[in-house]
Amino acid sequence: MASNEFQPLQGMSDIQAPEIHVWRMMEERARALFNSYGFEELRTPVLEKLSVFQRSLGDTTDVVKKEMYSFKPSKHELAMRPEGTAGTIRHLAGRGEEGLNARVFYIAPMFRYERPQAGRKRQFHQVGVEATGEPNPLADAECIALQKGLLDSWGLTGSKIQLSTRGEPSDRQPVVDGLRAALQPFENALCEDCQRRIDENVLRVIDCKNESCKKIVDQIPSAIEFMSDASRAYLDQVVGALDKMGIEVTVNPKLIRGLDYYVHTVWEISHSALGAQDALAGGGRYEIALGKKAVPGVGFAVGFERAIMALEACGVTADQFAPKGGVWLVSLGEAALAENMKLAAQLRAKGIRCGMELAAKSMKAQMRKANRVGADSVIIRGDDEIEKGVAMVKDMAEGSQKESTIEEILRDA
RNA sequence: GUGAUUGUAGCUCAGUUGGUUAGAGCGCCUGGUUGUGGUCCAGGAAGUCGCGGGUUCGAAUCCCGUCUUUCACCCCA
Repeated sequence: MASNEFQPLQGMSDIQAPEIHVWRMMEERARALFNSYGFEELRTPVLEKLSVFQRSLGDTTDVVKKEMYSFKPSKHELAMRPEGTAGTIRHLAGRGEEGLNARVFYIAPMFRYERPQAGRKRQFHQVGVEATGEPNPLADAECIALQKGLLDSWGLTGSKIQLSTRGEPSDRQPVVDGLRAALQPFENALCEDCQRRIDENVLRVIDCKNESCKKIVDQIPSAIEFMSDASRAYLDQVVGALDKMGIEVTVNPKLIRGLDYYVHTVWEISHSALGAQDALAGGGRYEIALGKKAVPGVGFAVGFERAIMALEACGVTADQFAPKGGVWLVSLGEAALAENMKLAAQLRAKGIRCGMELAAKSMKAQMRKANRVGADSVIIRGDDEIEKGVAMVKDMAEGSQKESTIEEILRDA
């Protein structure tokens, strides 16, 4: 058990072998998939001006209001990014015309000061994409398809996609007014939080987990019904396009996504293996105004920590991706040790995974090590072999071994 | 931020109402005739009992504080 001084901060963790192998698998497959869709990688700084997040996520949202790591080292108040979209759009907005029609992805750590639990870290990691461009239901559908493809590429099964719409910006007020009016008669029956939410953030009443609130919400019209015909048609087109691609989604008007920048399509992907924190990915269409420029786009993010939990439930575990195979060199005597150092370098130069014991250990110990690292073959050299310029090559699976010259070994490697 | 919860060898965990040198399994190390792994057998190393304080003749065990884990709320990926 590590004592305190060796522990990372609360809610942060060191990611090491063997877990790291599933992380790398996910990253590699994500990069390959994004490449096939024509997305370029973008790495933005962890630190941004606080205003980047305030203006895009909304300065009344919990993420901005109470969960940010922010500080003021000089003139500007800074914050560590709590999500990837704001910084990405900050960057794209600066690229002018081409930034308004860009396809980028990121794989990066994010920071939120929350009470940690499994699948909710203070430093957590997301893979996400942003595709900027005017609202287009096909772009939204393609984004969801890409996200689904990403989960598939990892072997993540059993997730559910829930879809809804925020409508156009001009729908906001009618929705808020409509919901307030509809909830008015039930106000006293709502939970304490919801009575407050009616005025502060009426959308939050819709996804309240309180049973009696749920019953009331079931009786009133959904938010979508207060939106314009155009907004509803947009949603229908997204659903239609997804259906053509064979992607199953559930339209859930009660799905609420908190960040202010969302317009039109919003969605969330959940997995039953995750408990109450069951959302492992989300996404939506947005319009983010930075300065005079409003950047429209659509994007998604997937949380690594949560996706990994879901993957474990699917039987996808880190040790399946641990590096194995290669060659292990066994040295008997000082001369062999020196010669094997040279041979190892030659094999490694050919890209072969190659290991050896650098201390004088018994053959038994060296063989055990070879077995443990999963070597396919072992090359054994002692004084006799060095003198003759040969080595014993043992196949670990079969247990057979034969003598080869070093030239042969290097040639066949 | 609210209310709970966890912490004993590298890992998973035992440890009875406070009582000698804190245990197990797995892993690790060393042997089991000369230079041969995975199975088996024998032996061995390894623990500030999260940390700090207190109560007591005596604390892994009781009390307080603190850090950390997990769970729910909240929020979100």
